[in-house]
Amino acid sequence: MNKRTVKSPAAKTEPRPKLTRELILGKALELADLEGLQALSMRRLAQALGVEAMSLYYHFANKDRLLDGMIDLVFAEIGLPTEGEWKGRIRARAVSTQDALVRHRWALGLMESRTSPGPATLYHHNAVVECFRLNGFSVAAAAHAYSLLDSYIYGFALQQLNLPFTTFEESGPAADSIMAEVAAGDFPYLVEMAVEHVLKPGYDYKEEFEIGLRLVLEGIEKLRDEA
Amino acid sequence: MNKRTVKSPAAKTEPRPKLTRELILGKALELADLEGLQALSMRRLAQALGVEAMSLYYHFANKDRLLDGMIDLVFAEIGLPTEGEWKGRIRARAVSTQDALVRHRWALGLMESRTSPGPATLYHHNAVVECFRLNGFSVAAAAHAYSLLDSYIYGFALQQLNLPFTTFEESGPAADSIMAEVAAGDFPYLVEMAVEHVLKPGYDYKEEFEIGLRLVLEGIEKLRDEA
DNA sequence: CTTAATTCCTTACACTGTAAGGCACTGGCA
DNA sequence: TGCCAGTGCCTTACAGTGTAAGGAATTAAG
Repeated sequence: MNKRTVKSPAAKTEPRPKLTRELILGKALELADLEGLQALSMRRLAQALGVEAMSLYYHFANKDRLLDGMIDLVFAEIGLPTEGEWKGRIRARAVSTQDALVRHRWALGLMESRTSPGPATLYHHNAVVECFRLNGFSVAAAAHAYSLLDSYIYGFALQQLNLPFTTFEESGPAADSIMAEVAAGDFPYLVEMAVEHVLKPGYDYKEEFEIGLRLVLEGIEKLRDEA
Repeated sequence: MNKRTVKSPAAKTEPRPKLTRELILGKALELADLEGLQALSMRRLAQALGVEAMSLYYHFANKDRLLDGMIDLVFAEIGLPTEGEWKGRIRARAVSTQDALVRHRWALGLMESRTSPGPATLYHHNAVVECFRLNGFSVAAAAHAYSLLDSYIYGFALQQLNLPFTTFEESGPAADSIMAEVAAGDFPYLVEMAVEHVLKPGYDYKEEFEIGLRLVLEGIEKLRDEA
């Protein structure tokens, strides 16, 4: 009945590795990265692990807890350099975070529904605040700085990931009427910007990110010195 | 058979208003505002409109198109003042956007999966870019300014909406072990900030938002004058 | 009156998360 | 050795999801 049950003691044909939280989370990340969040159903994930769906519920109370774990894994990937002056470290963390959010496109969408941060998440946030506090920021200034910095990072990722810039073939019935309006010159400034800037060959998100990041860091510095 | 079918010509007991795109979208906003996005199923929405689920599909090709329409409605709510100097107008738009995102908590989560902007969305973006372009911003500077500004706005909303600061009663099994770590002093800087800043009575999101917004606007101005 | 379009509904299907409970195996204790 | 509780995985079942296919009623036009 049970596929892996082997009555004879010597039969070790399928020594399937025991299911663990880490193993499940790893496959979950992989699946979400490859096929998107909507493809990550419990049955699908279980299948990818060679197991039945309900087996996952032994390791996670429900799907939300699994998603929580995935987010925590993402935070664990983000490194905070421990050497150098604070501005360089904070900048490096910002870039590292941005990278992680692009690597795992689904993560941003998840964050906006998770309410219980995991240990890696807390560790990460704590380390950033520590960096501020040990470099002349008051509690209030550190809070404002962190708020501004992460707002920029997440907001930038949000916009980058959602731009309809895959191709122009997603021409639903609504898209047609929109293209008509565009052609009619209803949005001249948008068109100008799209043509002369965003769509230009050589446009690079990383570069765009750095431009804003520089200004944010300057603002943060001002925040510290004003206080 | 049909509830609203009235054979006798004079019987006008239930003159149910004809279903329209606008009527459906309005109820959808209402339902999402009141009970959250996850409560917005096609059947539930139809029921709220006194109609069967499949009737909605005459007006919207699928649920995604309906969701598209909902965020376009949100953008339509955001006003861009047409008078005053550019900084004040941009600031007012930022606050107005922030308000809309808080009023419709579900909107941010939706944006991160929509790829086809509606007419109101395009009109809105076009107006903002126009404001930059008519006030001394080059195309590139306007693009950078807009990127920085909206990144901040959306990112701030993302963080504000997701903070686990409803209450402390959401004590799942994971939360317990976390509270233990917190009590053990594993995250001293986080605790410090929580106690001395965020949890202090009088902490106001609007105020926090304005602090970062000021710095962002200063950065944007610098962006213009550097070019 | 006939016909065609518009608008809504019925039924059905594949898929979702997960509650309830069962079966096989492991280790500890008698 | 026999027993027994715990561990890890599975089967079955259920209510809810989006929506394809097609039908029925109302309205408009010829």
